[in-house]
Amino acid sequence: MKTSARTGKIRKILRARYSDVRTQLDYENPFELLVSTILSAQCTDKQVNIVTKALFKKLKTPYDFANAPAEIVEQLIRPTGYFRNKAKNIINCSKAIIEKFNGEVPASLEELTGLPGVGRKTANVVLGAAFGIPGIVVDTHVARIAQRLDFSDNKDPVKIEFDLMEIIPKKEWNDFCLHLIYFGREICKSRKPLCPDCPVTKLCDYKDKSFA
DNA sequence: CTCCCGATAT
DNA sequence: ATATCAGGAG
Repeated sequence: MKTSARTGKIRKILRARYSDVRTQLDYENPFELLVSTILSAQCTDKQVNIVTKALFKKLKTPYDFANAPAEIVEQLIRPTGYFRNKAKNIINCSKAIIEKFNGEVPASLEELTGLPGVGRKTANVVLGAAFGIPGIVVDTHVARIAQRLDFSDNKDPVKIEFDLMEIIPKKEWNDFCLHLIYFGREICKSRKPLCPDCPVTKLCDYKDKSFA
């Protein structure tokens, strides 16, 4: 099971293949990153970036969002899906940031997850990219690949997060998750994983034999 | 567990 | 037609 040597080999291969990883979300400041990450739920980063380009021209600060009518925000973010929930969360989130944190995005996991619409995944993305604070980001790709590569037996994202925290050095938490995400988009895809092209296939027991 | 939900790939 | 995309709340 989680042999440390095998984990090290996989980390090294992915690190070499995906050098210089970074979030694909476009943002100018921590608040924009927070909004973009909320919008990224069940949506591609590409689609989020299309929407936020126009969105952030009209609404920039927590004060702008807190005072904006829900219908306006809904229309601006509609193409990302879940637009009613997301609009409500972003507006309430903005109000909370103003009231509790003087208009500044807080830089701790506890404070971030206390905001409406912000779970551990979103919080860890913001902590890592905006504040340089290490965190394991368990999104759909990380959860899927953690199981395929046998990094975790759990299906619960929070348990996967803690399993990975034990296996991966803290300094590499953020980059490691980004490596898995890049890897998940390119090779270890949910639907049709490209096992024949996979750089870590020899270290992996998961084999998808249904590729066309 | 269900609900939220549009855009794109297969 | 169905599955999936940097999930979170009730």
